Amino acid sequence: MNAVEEKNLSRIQREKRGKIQKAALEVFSEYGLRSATLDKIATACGLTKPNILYYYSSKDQIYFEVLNGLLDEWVAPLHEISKEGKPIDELLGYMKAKLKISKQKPKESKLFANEILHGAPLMQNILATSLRQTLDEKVAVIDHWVSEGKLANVNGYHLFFSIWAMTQHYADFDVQVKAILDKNEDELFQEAEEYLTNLLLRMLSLPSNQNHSIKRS
Amino acid sequence: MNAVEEKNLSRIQREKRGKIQKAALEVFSEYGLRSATLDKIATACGLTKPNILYYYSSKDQIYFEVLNGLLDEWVAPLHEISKEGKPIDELLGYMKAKLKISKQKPKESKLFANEILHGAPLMQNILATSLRQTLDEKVAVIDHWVSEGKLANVNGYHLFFSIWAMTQHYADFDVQVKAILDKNEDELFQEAEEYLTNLLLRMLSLPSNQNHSIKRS
DNA sequence: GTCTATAGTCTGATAGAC
DNA sequence: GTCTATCAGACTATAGAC
Repeated sequence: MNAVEEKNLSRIQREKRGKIQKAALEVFSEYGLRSATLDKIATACGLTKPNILYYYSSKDQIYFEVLNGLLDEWVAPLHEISKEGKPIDELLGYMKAKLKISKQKPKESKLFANEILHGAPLMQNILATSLRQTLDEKVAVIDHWVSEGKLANVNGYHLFFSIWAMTQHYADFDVQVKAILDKNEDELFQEAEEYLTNLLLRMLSLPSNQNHSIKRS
Repeated sequence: MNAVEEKNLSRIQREKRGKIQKAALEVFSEYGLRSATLDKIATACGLTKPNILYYYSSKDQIYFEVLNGLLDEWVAPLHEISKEGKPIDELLGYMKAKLKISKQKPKESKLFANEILHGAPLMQNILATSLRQTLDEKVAVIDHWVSEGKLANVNGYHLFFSIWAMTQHYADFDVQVKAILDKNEDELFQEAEEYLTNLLLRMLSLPSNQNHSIKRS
């Protein structure tokens, strides 16, 4: 459903669709596309199964719309990285934005993780075109910063991979994290932010004028 | 099935069970527990559905045994970290071992990722006891190294989380990585190893006797 | 031990009353 | 628009022949 079609819906239709999408996010993120059932979604939003299928033509379509509806929001922090800003501040800001999303939107994170883990049948195209293009641009910015001596020499692509991996880990694998560290969420994410800030600072700061005594393997 | 029961099986039984487990790993890692079907496993190992259920009492049991059978192997690299070794070498070795596993056993990695992503119904107990205990010990080693001034001050738990996240990312989210970087596997993992080696060196090396000009937020 | 046939269950989707 | 009832297909698991 595109923006124009969306506009032509009545108020009640938009409300119901919103309810369904919200419930669907809960259920899909917990169970995945296949193990999620229309019954579970129906219970979660207080509608009946046929009623859901009055608003959406199939289960797959609900899944597709939920995923698609979150995509822009998901990639948004990447666009915020500005060539004009201070390199390390920009990248620290990006990490913090991603970590905040992991804390506040763990379900969305799990939904994407599950999709990619199973081969991204619905998103592969977007990954290889839109996301890739955006990332290419941002890596070019990083390369530029490196060439100007404003940032330690670093592989931009792998830098983004590692920021994604480390920040999303706290949402996607929260069960494991919490099984090992029994802290409350606030403490946990506070620690994570301190750790990751320190890590990026050490990773990205120029060695200034001193020797770093870095051993090469 | 424990080790004693395993021994009492005939040769043909062990062979068939092995075949089934191998096929099950393929199917479960690709589809997850629920979307995997006995038919897919049957096709993958060239047996019939009832024949599989002659060797295993249920689909769930196959899944459980596959997961359980891989557990020891999965945690093994952690045990290799030795208090007696050189701190940075030990931790670099651990990262490299994990990265190698991501390259060579992506299916196993995805199987675990999927299990934890969906709440680790079969593993939560092990995570909170056995894995946690092992990790506590290794974090104590890291704290010891830090207190002796052999390692930069670092939160041991988050260090392990980040090593897991970054190394497993290349297996679990390979679709995304490959959509962005179209390199062959060897190049990709070579790059990843260089990047992660550099990252850990900067993260863990002592600043020696020079100022590091690290900004605190 | 292995197979064919099938029972029994779950679930996505539809028909049709209101 | 919404509901009850129900169909059709997929899937796990079992029965029983060989």
